Amino acid sequence: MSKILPPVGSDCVSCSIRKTVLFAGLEISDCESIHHPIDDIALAPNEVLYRAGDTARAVFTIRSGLLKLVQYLPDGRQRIVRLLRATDVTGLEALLGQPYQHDAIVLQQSEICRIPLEVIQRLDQENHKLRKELMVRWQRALDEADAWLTQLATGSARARMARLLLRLVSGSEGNSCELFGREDMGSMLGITTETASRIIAEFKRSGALQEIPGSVSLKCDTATLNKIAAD
Amino acid sequence: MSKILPPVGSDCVSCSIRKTVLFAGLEISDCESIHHPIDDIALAPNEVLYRAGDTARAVFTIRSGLLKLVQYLPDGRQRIVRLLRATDVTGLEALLGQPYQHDAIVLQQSEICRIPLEVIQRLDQENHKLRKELMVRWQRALDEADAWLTQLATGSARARMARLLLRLVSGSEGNSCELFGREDMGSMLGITTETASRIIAEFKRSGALQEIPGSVSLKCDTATLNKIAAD
DNA sequence: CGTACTGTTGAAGTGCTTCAAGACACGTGG
DNA sequence: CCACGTGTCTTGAAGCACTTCAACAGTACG
Repeated sequence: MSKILPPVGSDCVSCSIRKTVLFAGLEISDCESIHHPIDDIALAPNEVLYRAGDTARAVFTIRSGLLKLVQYLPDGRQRIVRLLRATDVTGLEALLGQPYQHDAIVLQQSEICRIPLEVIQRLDQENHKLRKELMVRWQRALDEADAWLTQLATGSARARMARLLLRLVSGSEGNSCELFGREDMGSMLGITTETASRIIAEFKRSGALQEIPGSVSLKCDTATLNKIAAD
Repeated sequence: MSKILPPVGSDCVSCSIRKTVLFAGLEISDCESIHHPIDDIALAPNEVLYRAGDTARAVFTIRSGLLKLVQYLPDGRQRIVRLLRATDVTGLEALLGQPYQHDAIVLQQSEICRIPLEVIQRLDQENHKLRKELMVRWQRALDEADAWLTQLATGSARARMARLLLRLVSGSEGNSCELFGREDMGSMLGITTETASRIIAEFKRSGALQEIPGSVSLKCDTATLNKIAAD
């Protein structure tokens, strides 16, 4: 179940990542005028942040962890259209009165800020910096969506997988990354779980991926992966 | 070459589609305060509206016609990430000072409004309705991008092609649509031109597509296409 | 200790690509 | 006006990448 940490009210003042997230540009004084509760939510893998079709009453900022945004085809098959990581914002459709467009499901233990619609609307009126920040987030989501299509839906399965891995290690230290289920990898790349499994196994054998003893993470040989990604 | 129609200044007042485009919600009095020239551009197939990397000084509204947004892979292959049709807006990255993210190239004879950055910024300060309208356009582009991935990059080539055709006829009267080059179809669906050609040919033979005598358009049997799209 | 779930691997089938050739429309110059 | 180039669409045949179906290993959990 979704576990809500000790209610923090407007603890945004002491938020360690405030400068990099949606409220970048806001002054401490602005934060103090937040009276609605901003919940800090901790979610474990497979837990659901929101479902497609839910009425959207809040926008979310990812503080840490990893989530997937999932859409479904008429026949019920799923397709993962984006990943969310630290500093990403999701649920912006809330600002337009639309229901959420995806299922947002946790892949790796996550910490998420839930920002009620009222807070955004109020801050938006009082402070013009938030508006710019919102546009930036919207555009970032759009750029991500386009990159996802070009990089992860084009070329051979091996190349797409290599690009996915490079994407996962980028921004993480030591070129290591924690993989997720083969089925999820499959629906990110539009391939079957078996093919995903075979490719990962092959990468391990060839040394492009290496197990780290005593860790769930894998070390990525980015040079090799880059060659494969070029296809 | 890009042909600029007789300069119209702020003829937005008499624009026939004003209510459905970016300036929906603006009053005639608002339009009168537009002093920068809003060019009305006519472009023929294969002409370029803008290129990826160009400094973005304007946002565009499509009045009629059809354009493609293209991104390129490191190896030079192209991928079409979205189509633009009447009432769509593109080039929103201009508002953030980013260069354009795609090549925007005309597929079918088009008429396009070029709205200089300064006009948007000025109207945005004077009139709050524009802000909402901008957010709506941003979200619409995002929804389009996600749908493109789920529908046109998932499943068999036949199913994807059927979904593309259904997309093209939706909104056009009489279930007819004008096709474009096989190569473009290929880079929309992530398949080769030969496969695109074979599938179209097969659709014609099976009756799912039918030539209209004396026209370049084709009639689509939506019932059949829907079955194929379900795959 | 059995059940359930995920990952791995094999073997057979098929759908798409690749390479190659021919058909057709278009414009250009002799 | 026809011959000729160029570009796009079509079609065939061969090869290969991915899927499908199936079996089995490993781990988690009651």
